[in-house]
Amino acid sequence: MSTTRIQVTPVEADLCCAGADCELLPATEADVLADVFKALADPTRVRLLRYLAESEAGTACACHLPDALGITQPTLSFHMRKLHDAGLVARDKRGRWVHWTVRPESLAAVRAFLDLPATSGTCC
Amino acid sequence: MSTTRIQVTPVEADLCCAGADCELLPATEADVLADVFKALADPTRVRLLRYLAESEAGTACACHLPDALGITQPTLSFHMRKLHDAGLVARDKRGRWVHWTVRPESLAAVRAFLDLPATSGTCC
DNA sequence: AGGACGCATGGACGATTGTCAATGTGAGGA
DNA sequence: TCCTCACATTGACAATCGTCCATGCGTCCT
Repeated sequence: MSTTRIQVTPVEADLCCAGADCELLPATEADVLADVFKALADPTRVRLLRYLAESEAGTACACHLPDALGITQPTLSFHMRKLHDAGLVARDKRGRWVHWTVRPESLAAVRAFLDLPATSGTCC
Repeated sequence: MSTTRIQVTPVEADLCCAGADCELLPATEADVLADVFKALADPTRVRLLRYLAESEAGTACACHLPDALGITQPTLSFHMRKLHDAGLVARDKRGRWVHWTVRPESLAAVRAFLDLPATSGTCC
């Protein structure tokens, strides 16, 4: 905090930093990306998302998933809520059951982030 | 746990599941993916990775990053260790300083995962 | 040799997470 | 109407995480 400066002080400009005065990603943007990654940062949710994506039209009900995943129904509900809050899936209540649909467009931001410039030098 | 069955019981085969008997991602594979996502599930680490990726040749020393990010040096060390443990960056000690390099190939698995089939139906 | 510097580690502490049992809610069927 | 079923929510608890201060370990310079 306080006087966040990115450049190294001219005094004592040692040979430590050979071209690393890039701009930092804004904190708000980093928060958004991290939130999506947080939603994916659990094996159960990874499997859930994959399961939905592999179902027909990316949609499936979750009735027998607790059994298959070895978790209880409240835990499944907890994970689906996480995915839903992150915008990764859409909820669609049909009668007594809930059907879930993957929202591929929600992954656009993180996918763009993972296409890191790396060795292309778009900054300095 | 115990008798993990994926198909719905033939008895009581209601109309709830319209084509969702897909195979689940193996737990070990899900763990690997989740570990990488865990490493990315923090705004500070997102910014760090982006910073490195945007530096020349994807390499930079981290000398003035604590200042720029508003964190202390031990905290930076903590985050770099997380990224390193996940295989996302390589450590390169040059004299007194440490230079970090993004390992783009380490993102291949997660990028492949994010290219979800969704609405292409490669399963059922 | 001795000090200064960059980085890693250990301990501590509050905040968050993942899990379950118990309970609430709302729609369908007898 | 009442019961059953699918799902959500609450409360509790252990585990993990992010952060800091203090300290340890190499490396460089004088």
